[in-house]
Formats: sequence, structure tokens, C-alpha cells
Amino acid sequence: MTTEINEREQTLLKMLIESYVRDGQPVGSQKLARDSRLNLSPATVRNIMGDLEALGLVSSPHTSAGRIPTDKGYRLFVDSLLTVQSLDNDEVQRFKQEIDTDESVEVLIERVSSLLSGVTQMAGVVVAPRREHQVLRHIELLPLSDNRILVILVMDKQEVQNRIIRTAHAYTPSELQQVANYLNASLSGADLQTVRNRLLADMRETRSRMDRLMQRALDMAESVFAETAALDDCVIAGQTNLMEFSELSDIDRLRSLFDAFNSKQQILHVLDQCLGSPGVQIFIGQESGYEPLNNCSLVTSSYGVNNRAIGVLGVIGPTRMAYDRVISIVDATARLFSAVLNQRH
Amino acid sequence: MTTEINEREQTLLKMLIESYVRDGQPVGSQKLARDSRLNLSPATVRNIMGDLEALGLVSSPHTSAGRIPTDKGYRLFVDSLLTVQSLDNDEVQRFKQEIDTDESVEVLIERVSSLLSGVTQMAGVVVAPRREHQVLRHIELLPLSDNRILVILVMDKQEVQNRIIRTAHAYTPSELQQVANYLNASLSGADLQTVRNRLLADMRETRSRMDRLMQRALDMAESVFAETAALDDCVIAGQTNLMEFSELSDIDRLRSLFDAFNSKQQILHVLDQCLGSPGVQIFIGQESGYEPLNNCSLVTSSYGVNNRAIGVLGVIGPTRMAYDRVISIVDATARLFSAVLNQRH
DNA sequence: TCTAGCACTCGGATATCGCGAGTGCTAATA
DNA sequence: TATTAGCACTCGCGATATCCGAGTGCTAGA
Repeated sequence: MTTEINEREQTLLKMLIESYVRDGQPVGSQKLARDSRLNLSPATVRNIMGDLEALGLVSSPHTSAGRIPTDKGYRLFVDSLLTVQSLDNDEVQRFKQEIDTDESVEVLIERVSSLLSGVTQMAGVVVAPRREHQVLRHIELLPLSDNRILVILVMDKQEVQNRIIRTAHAYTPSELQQVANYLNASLSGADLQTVRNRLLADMRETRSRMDRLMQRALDMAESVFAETAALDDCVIAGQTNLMEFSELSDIDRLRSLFDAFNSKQQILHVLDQCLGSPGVQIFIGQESGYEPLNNCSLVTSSYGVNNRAIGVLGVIGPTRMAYDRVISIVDATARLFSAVLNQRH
Repeated sequence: MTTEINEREQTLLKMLIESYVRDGQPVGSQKLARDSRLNLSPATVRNIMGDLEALGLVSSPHTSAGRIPTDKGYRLFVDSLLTVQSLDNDEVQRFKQEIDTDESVEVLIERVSSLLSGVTQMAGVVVAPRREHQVLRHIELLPLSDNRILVILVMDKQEVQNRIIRTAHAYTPSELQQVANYLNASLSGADLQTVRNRLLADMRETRSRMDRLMQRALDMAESVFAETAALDDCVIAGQTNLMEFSELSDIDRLRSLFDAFNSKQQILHVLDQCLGSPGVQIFIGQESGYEPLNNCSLVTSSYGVNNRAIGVLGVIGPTRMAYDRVISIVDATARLFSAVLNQRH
């Protein structure tokens, strides 16, 4: 059931939210009547407010204060009242400069995160690219002592991963070389997801042919890529910006929020939901379903390579935020970041 | 000039601090007279307090409140009044269990940091081991495309570092193998500090002999180890614990403290000062010389391998903390951590 | 359907008061 | 001389009272 409201009500709700976002003060009927160009008396506005309150779009903190938007009010506003101003070109250029460096992806993520926080004065967050979507370019195996093998996965241009695995069998260097050659031939160029699938298929197929070395090679590979599914990490910048907002300033709320940031788990979970859908997504207040984020909104967008989403970035701030601005900032940043990643292949 | 105070004054100052640390309330003459077993009247205690205040060891927040310790008071307390109770053996065992796992050093550092914060209910901090002191075990060189070479430094058992360098000259795989062999022969087993020194010496010496390949090898190695001096990092856990303390609860102070934690630079600088001296070190309030740490104390100890300090760990909390307990905790933790690192070689 | 008018409500700012804990000083005491 | 009892004084804190103004809901009239 969509809550239908007429044009005049829309105008007023919009003005109310814009005013409240600007000043942080509950908005009274008088002010609203004056500011809107509708030539309505305060009394009329009051009536309308009464209706909006009945619909759950606004509420008043107490009897003799003005109205403030509810989560539902913000939702309606964001969905159908908002006029997103696209970003100033100069500003986009500034962002681009900030982001477009040839540092490692990790550093880049930090940059993007603090760009978001810096420019919005709220908390910026970037979920690291899902490992599964990274392309494997090269595998190298080095023997260490005690049946331990150092596995080096060369991924993207700037990206290298090491893993140390233990094997039951002690390989000779030349055996290892053979194994590496085989794995390189059959796996390089694929993303980790594919790699794992292909491995499983190979294992089933080879099992019958009983080539002992191959068998072992696959076992080993399996144990390497098993841990590939490791949880993604996310980088949050500018947490302390949130201390400025009076609506979050009670110490307990703030603490639970910061604890949430530190553990990251739940945050990640919320953000993961955005990975599927394209474009900017918004969670308002309780919508995230995660208690410490009450009174907070999340504006996110996924970013990716080759039109495939591999991560999510966005901004966390109080529900009372300038959605138009934030949306365009998040959108632009996601596009820029995707572009930078793309151009690295 | 040391501020000399007589035994009775010492007793009272000690009691005052212990009481204040416990309750967080300014301590009045009456309470102090009653609690101390000195059989003094409140009036006498007041006189003594007057003296201590004149010496700058205590102060009163306002006329009609009791006294609280000053930084200088805490300092005297810590230096000569404190009786450090050594840690309960059970507790030490618990710590040991927490720490003594065979995870990577990075994870270990996280563990130690949150152990410290968890057990003290303040912020725990661990400065990562200085890279220079790690021992190099093995070097491997892998050619990538475009004159880029992947350098793999196998350090400690669990520790591997990668670096990608660009070279002017394109090496053939066999040349690279040769270079690697040479570097392994001459460098492995030394710590990075030594490695760098040895490299410089070699370069000077070889320059005359003009072996082109060697020359290039050394150039390359030089460019690898140049960046070794990279800034150390530190891990801070349990920041949010500090939100509980009323003396830090004004939002601006808290914010500047958290900002300090995030940038880490200054914190690191303060902590680095502890690297030199052995045993537990303490900075009280302003002593750190770093503004956001006013009202905070730092209790640290260095840890190391083979009796050589390679890092610092400790606790950050309000000046009003239970120094005796914290000192023994930090001390024990540093010893345990050193032991764990040692046993890994 | 809108608006003017009006009584009412409530939060926030400000002022006042009393209490109690604690001080500093002085004079008496051991 | 060092300690103590006594006393006047100070000050922060919490409770209470008061006022003001912004804003509301309702009703009746345009």
C-alpha cells in the first residue's frame, strides 16, 4: 500500500524536510507557511501537518514544537520528492585527481573512503573488492622447510597474495615446478570463483586416471583456494565526524555505533545487501534492521569492473542528512572508482 | 630538585590517590582522617593537604570540594609510593593461552592489543615490530611483464613480504636466478638493518671490479631495501572503552583523542620514545607533550627478541587509573609476548 | 475549503533557595 | 611546637518556581 499524498502535501513535506535538514530544528506551521510560496495560512498548514502526521510521515517531539520527518517521511522524500542535482564538474575533477593514482588497491580504498568522509563530513565506508572476482595471473610455489610450501598468487597488477600451506607429502623442487606449471596452464586468467569450480571439476575427472602427482597437486591447490572465501574487509573513515551530530551525541548511542564500526561484521552484512542492485541505494534509520544504526542513514552504491559489481562504497550519517548532495557524491565516487579499476584491467 | 615529603605525607598522598582512583570523587579531610590508621584529626589532615597543595601534588576542583591528585602527584605516587602487586598466576596462564597461538604476527598483534584493552577496560596499543630487526631467510625473484620484478622476502616463519620493483634493464629468467642465488648466499640470515649495511659495503667494493650483472643485482637489491624504512604501524583496540570515563566525556576532548588514534602518527611518535629503555614506562597526563593525551596516561613496555627491543605495547587510559594493576598487566603481557616471539625464532 | 482567533501545552531558560560537604583560620590544648 | 576543636564561610548541586514564547488543536466564521 503506497501512501498517496496530493501535490500540496508533497510540496510542504519537501519544504519541511529541506528546512529540517538545513537547521536541525523542528519546523512550525508559521515558518512553513511563510517559506512556501503557496499563500497558505499557518492554520491550513497545521491541518495538513495533522494529516501527514496521521500518515506517519512526520511527528512532533512534543506538543508545542514543530514537526520533524519520520523515517517513513524521509523515505517518501527520497523516493519521489527529491531532485538530485548532479555534481559540479570542477568537483568531479577534484575527486578524480584524488582517486586516480597508481597506488595499490588497498591504499586506493583508504583514499576513497576518506574522500567520501571528507567531502560529506560524515563517515565514509568502502567494502573491499570481493576476492572471488579477482583474476589470477600467475601462481608460484616455493618450498620451505618441513613440508611447508609458500604459495604466491599474482593477481592484479599491484596485487600479490601469499599463503603458506602444509602438505602431507614432501615435494622436490622439480616436482613443485611441474605442479606450478600445470596449475598455471590450467588456471591463470580465470577469476578465483572460476578457479575453484574448475579445480573441483578437474579433481573429479582426474581421480579415475590416477596420476599420483596430479592428484596431489589438485589436493594442494584445493587447500590453497579453500580459504579464498575469507571474509571481505571494509574500511571506514571519518567516524569521528559523527560526533558532531547532536542526534547521535548521547554517549551510549555513540559508543554502540563505534563498537559496530570496530567489529565491522554487521556493517558488512548490511552493506552486502547492496551488492546485488545497481545504482545508489539508501537505508533510512531502522530500515537497515541493525540497532546501532537507528537514527543513521546509509547511502551506498556498488562499484565494479566490466559492469560487474565487485564491491560497495558509501556514506554513513544521521538520518538528517542532505540526501540530494550525498546521493550525487556517492554516485559520482562509485563511477570514478569503477573507472579507475577498469583502466587497470 | 626533588620534592621531599615526609612519611606521614606520603601515607596520606598514597591513600588519597588510591581512594580517588577507586571512587572518582575528590577526597575530603574527614574521609582521609577516618580511613588512614594514623589517628589524625580532620583538621590536621587539612593542614597537610595545604602543604601538599603548595607543593603542587594535589589540587581542589573548587573551594568546598576535597582534593584530587595532580599529574605531579601521580608521578610521585608511581615513582616511589606504589606497591606493584605481581599478577595472579592463574591470570598469567589465561593471558598465555590467549596469546600463544601459531597465527601470523599481524593477527597476534591484534590479539595482544585487545587482550590489553579487554582486561584493563581501557585502550590497548601495540606497535608492530620494527621491520629492521626481522631476519631475512630467503629471497625469491620472479619476472613479471614490462621490466617489473616481483621480489619475495621470506622472513620469519609466518611472515612473507612482497615488493614489486621496476628495473631499467630486462633480466632473463636465468639471470634473475643467478642474482637471487647471489643475494641469498650473501644476505640470508641477517636482519634487514644489517642487510642494508652489507649491501652498501658490497656496492662500494664491487664498483671497481665492474661485473655488470653483479652491479645490476646490487642496484636492484638497493631499491628493494630502500623502502624497508617504511613507517611502523600500530594497532589500537578498545578505544570505545574510553568513552566510559567521565573525565574524558566532554565530546570535544573525546573527539580529538579519537582523531589522534586514527591518524596514529603522533601516538607512534610518543610510543617510539619508549623503545629505548627497558621495563615499564609511564607517561602521565601532560608528560607525553601531546595535547589530546592530556588527562590520559600511557603505561608501556617494550618487547623484543633475544633481549633486543623491537616494539612497544601498552595501555592508554585516563590519568585516574589503577596504576599498580595496569603496570603489572602491561609488564606481564610484554614478557609473554616476547616469549612467544622468541620461541618462533 | 480555508482562515482567523483563542485557549492551552510544554520545553527551555533563568532565578532562587537550602543543604551539605569541605575548607581555612584561630584559639585552646597536650 | 604540633595537634586539635570550633566556627564561620564558600561553593556546587539539586530541587523548585517562574516566565516566556513558539506552536498546537479546535471552533466558528468567511
